[in-house]
Amino acid sequence: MATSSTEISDLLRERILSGEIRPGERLQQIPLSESLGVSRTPLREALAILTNEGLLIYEPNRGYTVRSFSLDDVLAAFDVRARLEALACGLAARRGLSSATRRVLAECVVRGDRILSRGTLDPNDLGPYRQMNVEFHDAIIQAANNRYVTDFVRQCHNVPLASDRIFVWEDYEVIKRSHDDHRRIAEALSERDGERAEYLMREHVYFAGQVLKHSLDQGLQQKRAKFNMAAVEVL
Amino acid sequence: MATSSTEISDLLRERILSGEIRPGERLQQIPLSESLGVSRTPLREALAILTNEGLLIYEPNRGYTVRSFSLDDVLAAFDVRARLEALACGLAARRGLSSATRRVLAECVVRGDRILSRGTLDPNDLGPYRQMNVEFHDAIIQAANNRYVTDFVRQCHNVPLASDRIFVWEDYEVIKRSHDDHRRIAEALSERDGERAEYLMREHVYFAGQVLKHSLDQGLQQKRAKFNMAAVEVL
DNA sequence: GCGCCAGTTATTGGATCCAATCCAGCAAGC
DNA sequence: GCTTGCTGGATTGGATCCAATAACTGGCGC
Repeated sequence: MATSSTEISDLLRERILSGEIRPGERLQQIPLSESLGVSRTPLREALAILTNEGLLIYEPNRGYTVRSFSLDDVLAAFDVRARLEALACGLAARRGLSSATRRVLAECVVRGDRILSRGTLDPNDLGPYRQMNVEFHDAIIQAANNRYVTDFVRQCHNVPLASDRIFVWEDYEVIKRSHDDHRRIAEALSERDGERAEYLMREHVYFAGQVLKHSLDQGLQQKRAKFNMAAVEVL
Repeated sequence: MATSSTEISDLLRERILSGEIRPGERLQQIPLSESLGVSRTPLREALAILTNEGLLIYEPNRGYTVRSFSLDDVLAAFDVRARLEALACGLAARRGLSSATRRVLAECVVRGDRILSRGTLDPNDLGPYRQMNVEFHDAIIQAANNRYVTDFVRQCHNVPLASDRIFVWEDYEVIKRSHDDHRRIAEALSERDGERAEYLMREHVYFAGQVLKHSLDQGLQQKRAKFNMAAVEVL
């Protein structure tokens, strides 16, 4: 059971991003505090934090509601992530990779290769691929050692949908292209070619955003159901 | 007198950024709430927000202290701002400037020209120049219409020092170069040359960071005293 | 029948209260 | 003399209480 305000905000954030708590939903303090088993005081601190993060909307004397994200919001986050993760590549290349980071990246490439080696994609493969993807990006961001990059990229994932970086890429070709990007990025980084790594990463993330956009443009309804995109309001 | 939690956090943020409350200082809830004329409950919400923003450090059962920023932290913020404001230029160029934005930028150029026309710089000119500088950058960021850019750039200014974008540039040549950048950026934007505007803005902000770095490297003590850089811990 | 007004209820906002934790100072033992 | 353990004070953390504001319902008038 959550007790401190940060634990409460972490829990609520998760529920919002997962779609368990839906956009537009009102968060009433008393019922919520009872269901969480805490009093209103720490809950209110948590709500203030989430509002500050942009996940909730606050109106004085009217309370908190879950914010709705438009497709434009989501794409805006991808634009920013593309630049920030590119910067991360540049910084990481300039600093030089630690052997640990180098190892993680190499491992990620191998894991991806293995998953994609059959030439088709099982639904069961999505989870492991997703995990690998997260580790790959996180390793680079960590290597950049820039507090603001780390923070802001995390905040970019505080948009429903973006938190699961891959789950609209059910297409084998799309994932393959993405993984090829990874390979090239890892290569450029280990050669300390910051410029190239930057360029590749920027396009890599931007591409993901475009795929998402097109996925949503066509066949919206099915995907909503399939991937529980409850938390995204598409205009 | 501040009453709501956001007003309290705004007030405290200002005091921290201005150096009135110094880094490392402990913020005790009871004395602080008394001096602010509010009770501890809204104050605690405000402290939670500021902690989430990275301005305070929180340790359970030990309370809140003002975070110390290293020179590296400040430079990290400049790196990020350089990329984000460059992105803003790209987005603004793609969208096309509104006539209002165009007018603001043109006006900023004229105001800067006037300030710099004498070939020297009065201490009295710093205030107006600073104001103009802020308006210039804000106009572009607004024109970009990307929620995350807006938010994150603001957060980048939540680093003591960076909140006053100019005040180490007491040098005429430095300000002149900066203003020439502005002119070229405005030009590129009105021609919808996003690429060029991006490049120029990135270098413009990066340059500011470098100037700051060098200013601090040499003659640190005097500047600390002169500009009340209390809130920055330089390592 | 529809809309406006008033009283009631529910919810938020701020203050206070009590328990739990931490820190400082002191004392006793090694 | 130094370290270690205890105790009292202070501070934080969570719960509760009361006031203020807003939404809701019912009644009244048009």
